[in-house]
Amino acid sequence: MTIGAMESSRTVDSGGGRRQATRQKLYEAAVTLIAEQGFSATTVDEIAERAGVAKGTVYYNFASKSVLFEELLRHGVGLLTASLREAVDKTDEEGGSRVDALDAMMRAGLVFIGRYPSFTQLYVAELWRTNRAWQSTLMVVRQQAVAVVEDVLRDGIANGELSDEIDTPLTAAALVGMVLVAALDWQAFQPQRSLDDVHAALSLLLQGRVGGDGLGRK
Amino acid sequence: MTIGAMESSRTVDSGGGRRQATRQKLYEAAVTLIAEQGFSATTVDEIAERAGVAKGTVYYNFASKSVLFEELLRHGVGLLTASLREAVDKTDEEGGSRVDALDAMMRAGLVFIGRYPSFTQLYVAELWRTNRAWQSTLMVVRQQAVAVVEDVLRDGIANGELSDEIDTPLTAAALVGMVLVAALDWQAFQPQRSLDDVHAALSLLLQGRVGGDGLGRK
DNA sequence: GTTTTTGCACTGACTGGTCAGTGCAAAAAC
DNA sequence: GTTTTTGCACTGACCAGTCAGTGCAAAAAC
Repeated sequence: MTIGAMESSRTVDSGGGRRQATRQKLYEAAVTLIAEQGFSATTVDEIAERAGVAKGTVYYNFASKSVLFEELLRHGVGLLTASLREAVDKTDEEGGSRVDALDAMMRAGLVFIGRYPSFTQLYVAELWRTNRAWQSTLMVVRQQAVAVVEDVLRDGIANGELSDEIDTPLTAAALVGMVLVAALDWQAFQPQRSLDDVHAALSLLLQGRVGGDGLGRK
Repeated sequence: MTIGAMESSRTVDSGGGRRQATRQKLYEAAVTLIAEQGFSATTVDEIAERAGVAKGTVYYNFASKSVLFEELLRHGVGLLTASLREAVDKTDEEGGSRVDALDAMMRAGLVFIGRYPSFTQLYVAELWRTNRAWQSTLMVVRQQAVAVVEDVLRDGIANGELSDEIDTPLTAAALVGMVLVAALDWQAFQPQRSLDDVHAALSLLLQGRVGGDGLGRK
């Protein structure tokens, strides 16, 4: 469970030294604990203990428990969007279609969730809550991720590859949901399945080859 | 937000009088509060207050806060599965195809979520958590709902209407996720859209008419 | 038909424990 | 010598769950 092993996050860190390493340890400890138990049920003492750090250090590095959590969210979604965009770019280089790009994004999503299941869990659990301190952070962060999918859909409609009947924002949300829930279910209830199995099932749905007559395109 | 107006719960009540009415009030108070804030962040005092009842009454009616929550979950998922099954049955009466049945279930899902958004929120937020007291309750309850979808998929494959390439459990999970997330997103971020809009977008995806050439069946 | 008892539903003050956050001096790392 | 971390005692708010007691209607006893 390494929520961000990268040393180069645009805004956040800079001077990657001891401080940054401590923050990283705290992120990792917090993400699993909060995914398992929820934000309120997770104590700062627990987080500090799992990170192998004194409680005071938590407060030396973060203003409060919720700030720690908010930064964790931003951090994680940054990784996700980067990974989605990378998938799109790679498809573009290879001259793939827009459906190929969507397919590649689904796979990238699955890989991400496979790597950071706790983060995904926690994201889903908090996203649709209202009345919470970090509501606005989540809105921004959600929009970032969904926007990548919306862009690809819009491109596809523009170049005629996708039907102009498509409702971009709703379809994007549905696609994200499909991947998110299928992946979480895979992890939680059918962990013996391979990533390829899950990807194949989602691909089939995306490409409309669910009907038995094989009418859908390939 | 009437989570269950029935007077005949097998084990629980009998003599549906004052007691049952109180429980109902507590369900309704708890479901919204927990959806907004999460289980741990919601206090029993808050629930009691919103239900217009003394704290002691909560404990007179439920063994503990978690038991209240568990019964709430069972209650809600009961309503959902009933509604899904009803949609399937109605399709059967009208001699609809299996894809029609899936489509009808999606709509039923959307209607349910539109009626009980808080319940849905809370369900999604808790489903993939691990290490929680009500884990097993959730597993059972999830299986009930997903099973309805799986049944329809299996029927469709058996009668050749759906491709036998389909992976039943994974596809069922993906479909449920699609509806769940699209609906929650609709409620939370695009509430101005109509149920028909959302349903149309999901239908398009289900029937594989996303590609611009209209190859998919209708 | 009046008094007493019983059982149910509910009440709200109280308790024992928990937890976010603080303060600070000393040590370690840089 | 400055920054970061440690260890630990402390505080005050908050909260799940308890319990002695109330209100009331129907039954039992007289």
